[in-house]
Amino acid sequence: MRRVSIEDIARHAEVSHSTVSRALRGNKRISLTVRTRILQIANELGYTPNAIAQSLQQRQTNTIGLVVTDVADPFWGEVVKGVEAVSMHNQKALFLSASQYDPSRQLAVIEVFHQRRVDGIIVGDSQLGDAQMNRLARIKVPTVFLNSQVDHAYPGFHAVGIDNYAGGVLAAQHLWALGHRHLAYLGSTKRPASNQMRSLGFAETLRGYGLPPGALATHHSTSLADDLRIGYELASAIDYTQTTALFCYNDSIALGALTYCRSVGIAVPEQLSIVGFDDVAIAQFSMPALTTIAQPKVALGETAMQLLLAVLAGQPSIDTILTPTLVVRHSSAPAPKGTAQ
Amino acid sequence: MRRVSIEDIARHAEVSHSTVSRALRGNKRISLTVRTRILQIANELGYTPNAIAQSLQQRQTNTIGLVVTDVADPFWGEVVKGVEAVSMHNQKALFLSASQYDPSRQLAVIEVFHQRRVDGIIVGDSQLGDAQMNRLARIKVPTVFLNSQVDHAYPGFHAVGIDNYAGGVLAAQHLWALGHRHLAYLGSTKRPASNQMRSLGFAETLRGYGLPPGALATHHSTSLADDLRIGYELASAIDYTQTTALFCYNDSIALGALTYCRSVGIAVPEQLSIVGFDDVAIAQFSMPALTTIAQPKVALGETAMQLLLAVLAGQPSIDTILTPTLVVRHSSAPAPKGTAQ
DNA sequence: ATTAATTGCGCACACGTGTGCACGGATTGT
DNA sequence: ACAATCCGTGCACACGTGTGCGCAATTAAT
Repeated sequence: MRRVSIEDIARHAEVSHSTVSRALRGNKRISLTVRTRILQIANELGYTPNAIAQSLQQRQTNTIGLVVTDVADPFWGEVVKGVEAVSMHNQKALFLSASQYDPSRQLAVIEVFHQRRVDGIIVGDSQLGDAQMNRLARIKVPTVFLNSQVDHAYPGFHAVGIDNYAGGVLAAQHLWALGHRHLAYLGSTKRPASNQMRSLGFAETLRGYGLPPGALATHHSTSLADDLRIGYELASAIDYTQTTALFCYNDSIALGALTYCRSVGIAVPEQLSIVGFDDVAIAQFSMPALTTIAQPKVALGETAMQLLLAVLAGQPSIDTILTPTLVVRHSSAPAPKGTAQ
Repeated sequence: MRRVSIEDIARHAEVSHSTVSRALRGNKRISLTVRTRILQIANELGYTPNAIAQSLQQRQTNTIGLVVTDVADPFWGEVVKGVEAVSMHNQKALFLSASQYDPSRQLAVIEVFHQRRVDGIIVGDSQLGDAQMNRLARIKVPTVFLNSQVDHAYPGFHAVGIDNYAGGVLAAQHLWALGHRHLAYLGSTKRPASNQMRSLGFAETLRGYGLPPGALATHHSTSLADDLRIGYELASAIDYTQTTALFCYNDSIALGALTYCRSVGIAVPEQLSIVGFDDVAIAQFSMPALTTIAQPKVALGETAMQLLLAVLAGQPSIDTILTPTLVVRHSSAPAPKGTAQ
């Protein structure tokens, strides 16, 4: 079941394969008569250029590798969508792999990408340690880290992300302004870096306002389970005689917490305010609609891809940190009177 | 910035590149001493095999192309996850592209996959017409259609999907048994085939029970908007003085409808029952938790990939139709007394 | 001790494409 | 009319890898 090659076309047109190659590529040194004849024959034979052979010859594959933690995660789904759109628009094919939050698998995927000689790599939510970063640095493939915390000690690496700390600050400002004085953070160690920064921005801002240390509870689930479940379980461990507000690592965890509250009869937002993170599609359709810190998810993916393309084109390119925004909906409200002081 | 090749290794080891190739592949005709020396040098030089050159030589790329309508859709996100998992486990790299519900783009993507000489293709929710199917048939790449309606006039094509008609039947049985006698179907023409089958299974079953034609309203949105929004808008067009039950094309539309009901004070499930389709992750965490027709989403992706692998291995392989199941939660209940007759 | 078998390795080709260089023929300049 | 230019095409190589075949050297068999 051999495919038709330019050699086959050459035989039919009674020319050399060089001429066919030039004709197909529109080289002006080929006469018009010969060119049209070749194009016609190519069409009749159903010729499709072999990108593999071209890649080998050109030492460039026009291929990008994308590794994320979990494709089924609504956040990453949108990011992937943005990456894919820009990628396709620029005639780059996209390899996709999921690491399932396993750093060693993350690196393994990257090695496979390298074998396939991808022109560039985008790695989402990198959890690579020093040793792994060194290994990665050796292969010298342009790499963009997406929502990852990487020290820029390594030259040639680039980054796109959002300011997680600022997101935590936004949540703190919002809830403090509503009068909440006993709060909790619900996070997950599945993404250590961003979880840490959101938690930190939240905590430091509150402390700056004068909140006593004991009035902020932080819970970090170490489970790899579905975030909705994690939220449900973390929410069940909170002492609601004191706590009047929850800030959650992401919307899925917030929605899980919300579900727990409904099931045990805690009124949101009357008794308890909940703030999420990401602003996934469902956030605005939950009951009540979720107040959240919005990330420009699709734009995040698009930006990462555009940055990578710029690097590949040799253009000067700078890392980008996008800023999250507060979206106030109906899951947050002033603290109940009895508890605010 | 040339990469190290077996030729480079050969120079260092003072052997021919053939010997290096054989040594790396573990050919037993190479002496142990030479082999270990070569392996050591390969390691020192940081050699990584060039999969492009291998692909050209072997006329096989160990690559699969996957095209879906929308990666950010929670349903397809899970399907992609299943495909990717099996793919990676079998050392196949995965190309991903989204068609955004555009049939011509769907075909364009497939042509790109063909240029890259993928070993096989999985196309989700195919909307290819006859002409496009003919074009696809000409390139003779093993193809698995996932949740698509394809006539098997084309040999060499395979299919994996769920029985959408049976899903519609399940919904009808459930709602009829609860006493509902005025119902509505909320669908979307973004996926013509499956939408048609679900609607049909639902309608024919109800008619078989003796429901008068006028007691079932069917609404098909032609919008390309987010499904949550579609559900919200479709739900706002229903006459709730009669209708006591909604069957929705998928969970996102159902959740949109649910949000509408909450916003205008329609009690679910007391006044109105809602049944969705897919059983996406959020379905069990909505308020009330959604009664739905569950699809084995990840299994769907896994099955498709396994079928494709079987085809590639030349094994006898048969198309698979998985059966959806009814998951009863809290968005469906007996019809209110006043309306049931 | 001579032949046969085995072992270890290199030569050369193939996969499909792109391109520098040379070369023959046509065209133009003086 | 002869030389200089230009146009169209083919030759040959490169990209990196795998493998059939042959060849020399070593070992085993008679």
